[in-house]
Amino acid sequence: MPELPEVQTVVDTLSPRLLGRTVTAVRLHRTDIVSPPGLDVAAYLKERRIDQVSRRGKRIVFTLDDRNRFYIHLGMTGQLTAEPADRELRPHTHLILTLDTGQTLRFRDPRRFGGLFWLGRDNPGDEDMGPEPLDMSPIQLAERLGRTTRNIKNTLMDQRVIAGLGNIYVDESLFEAGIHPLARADRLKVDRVDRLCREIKKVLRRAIKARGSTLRDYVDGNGQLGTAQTLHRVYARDGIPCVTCSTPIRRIVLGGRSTHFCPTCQRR
DNA sequence: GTCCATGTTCTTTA
DNA sequence: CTAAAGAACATGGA
Repeated sequence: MPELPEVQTVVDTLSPRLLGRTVTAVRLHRTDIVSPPGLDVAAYLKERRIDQVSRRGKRIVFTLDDRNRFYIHLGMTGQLTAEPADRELRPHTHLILTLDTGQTLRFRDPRRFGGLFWLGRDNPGDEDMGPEPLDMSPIQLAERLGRTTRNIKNTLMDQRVIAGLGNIYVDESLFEAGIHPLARADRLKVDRVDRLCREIKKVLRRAIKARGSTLRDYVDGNGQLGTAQTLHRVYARDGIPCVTCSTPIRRIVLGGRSTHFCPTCQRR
């Protein structure tokens, strides 16, 4: 589920519980969530202090006191939560870190599209990722979009172009900007790119304020549900009248993903 | 049984 | 090389 707003909310809720805490025990119930395969995470994490928890795109990046770093990706159904050690384990909990506070950090992910990815000390590990949408300038966005003839929907989904957007917030941003999902990325006029850049930020900020969208699985670091799904204007609303013009929202498939838009407000 | 799902990556085809 | 389409990964809900 998780896109930038959900991942940011997880980081914000976990940070106060994790920063400065030491990992006292590691339980890895499924080794296939770890990359590179076979890495002895317990050996690397035990007795290490967590110095930083941050977000890059959809990644939750941890920095340890020995300067080693790794990230958790939530995939489609991942949850990363802080819970008391004595709380019962839910099914599909693959990794449990016990902290010196008596709390545990738990990663569960039924579909296992997510996982733990080791970065090591030196390489930033994000050289093939696009800029952070909340920081990018319209010029930066225009430059990136100008390099591809693909449609704007699939281009914005590409993490190498911009890091952090996914299916929900691409559809919502395109609606707010009045851009048809099939418009060619490199043929958007300057004023349309400016508008798109602003609307992406607006959509993301609003969603962060609402603590992310819970469609099914998403919870924040405290296990709480998000409310941003109530703000959606097109996502998963096919057949429902558009909030601005009452035309039924349409659903098409692009790049194998459901794409929702208003045929009246988003003209080709 | 069917279809669909907030993600990523690889393969095939053009 | 580019891009589009499809499949794959694994699980569960409607």
